[in-house]
Amino acid sequence: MIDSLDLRALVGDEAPLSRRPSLAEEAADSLREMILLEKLPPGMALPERDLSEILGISRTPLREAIRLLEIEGLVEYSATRRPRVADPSLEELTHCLMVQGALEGLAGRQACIHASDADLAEIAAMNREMTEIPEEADPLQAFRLDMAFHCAIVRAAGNPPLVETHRQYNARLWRARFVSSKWRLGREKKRSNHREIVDALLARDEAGAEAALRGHLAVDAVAHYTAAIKAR
Amino acid sequence: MIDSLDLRALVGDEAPLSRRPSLAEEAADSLREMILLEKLPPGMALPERDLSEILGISRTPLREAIRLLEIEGLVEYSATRRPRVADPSLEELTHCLMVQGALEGLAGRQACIHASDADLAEIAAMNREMTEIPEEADPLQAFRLDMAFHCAIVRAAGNPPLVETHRQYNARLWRARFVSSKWRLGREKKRSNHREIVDALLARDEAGAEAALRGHLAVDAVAHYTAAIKAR
DNA sequence: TCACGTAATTTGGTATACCATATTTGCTAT
DNA sequence: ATAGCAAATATGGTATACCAAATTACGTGA
Repeated sequence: MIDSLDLRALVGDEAPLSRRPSLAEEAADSLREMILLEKLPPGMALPERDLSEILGISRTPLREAIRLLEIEGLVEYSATRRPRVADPSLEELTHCLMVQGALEGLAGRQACIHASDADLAEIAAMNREMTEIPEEADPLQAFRLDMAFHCAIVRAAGNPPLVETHRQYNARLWRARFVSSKWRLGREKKRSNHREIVDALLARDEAGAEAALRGHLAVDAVAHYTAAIKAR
Repeated sequence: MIDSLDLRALVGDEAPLSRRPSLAEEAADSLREMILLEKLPPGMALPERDLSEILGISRTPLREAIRLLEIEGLVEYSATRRPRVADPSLEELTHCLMVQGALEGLAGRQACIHASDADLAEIAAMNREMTEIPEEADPLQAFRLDMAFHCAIVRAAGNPPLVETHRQYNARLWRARFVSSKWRLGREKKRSNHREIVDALLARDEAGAEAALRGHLAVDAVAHYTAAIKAR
């Protein structure tokens, strides 16, 4: 069930269509999946030779894959340049969340200005779909929709660099949000927050959209994550 | 004189001290300098073999250097994966400027909360130093100080990911700002804006600092840049 | 003269071998 | 038994060779 997750789509990759992905990109996809699903747990060393053998490629593209994941914040280098799976502290996640909040705030503001009515209608539809999910449904369903909802807003802002940077922070925060999505508590809070966002967007209320998108929705994600970490 | 610019420092690189840089990092430094000083003009192709021969290294570290510069936004890939010097459009620069504004706005807000009095004093001192520069002094002097001023504020926010992302956008906007710094017009406006920023920070006025840092200071940078581009 | 197709060449992607340094192992002397 | 040192090993960094795809050059035919 978990394996059916399209991690790459969730993270919001926007690769140019119709171009055979390089081995490095494929390797990055594989490693990303392994990391996010904790087959490669946080802190684990990532020796280039072993990984390249496991994935059946040479070190050259594997090294590039690791660099890609470093950009995404899923891999970090030790002081001696040995790569390992990133293990962000609660503090680090909070920092990322703040930046993400600022980015989404800007996105909301710009979306009010630049989004087409069709864009907004689609966003509203996504939110409606989320509210119609039964309480006991697959938590992943809600998770994917939530992810797509936020990405759609950012895209509606019509600012490609913003989309890209938002994507990077999404990747960094992915695990925390994934863990958090399993919590049932706070789902109601999120629901009302989403309505707030949609209302502001439809009203083209820049300040309202920015405020609604800024931070406060996801702060408990790190709390859930911390709890999950302590539990393991 | 121009060659005396420490580009790496200006971009705000925070490499871990005492570690011999790899050939890739050195190559990235060389290429960055060549790009920013337009020895490699925007749009120019960057064939791996030629560059590696010029720099006296093999293709492997050179490729990595190019990836590093791609992250910084100084290099972009064509549809067929051929790297070339980035040639951002006015629109693209505007988009980056908006993100940069949001980032600095967040930084201002957080600096009000987390900066030590010493941090703020240092920032205020930097600003004072800038105001004391004679009108006809080396424009580079003002440029470096302005850069350092903004970086110091972001650093004072105490959010490493924010610093890193801000650094990336700084690199992307470097050339535009560099060109813009030669304009004498608008220097007065910038000066008053800086005072506004410092006042808000010293008063720990979050909303004021955010507003002062947000965007409006640099919008004419792209205008200057556009003018310079048309002139060439 | 120009359009088109094919051969030659250029170029990025990948595999592999080698090097220097960091890490680990294991022995020795106290 | 343990601290310390040295040999062995593991690992990331770099150079080089080869491949497939893309680009360019060039010749041919309308």
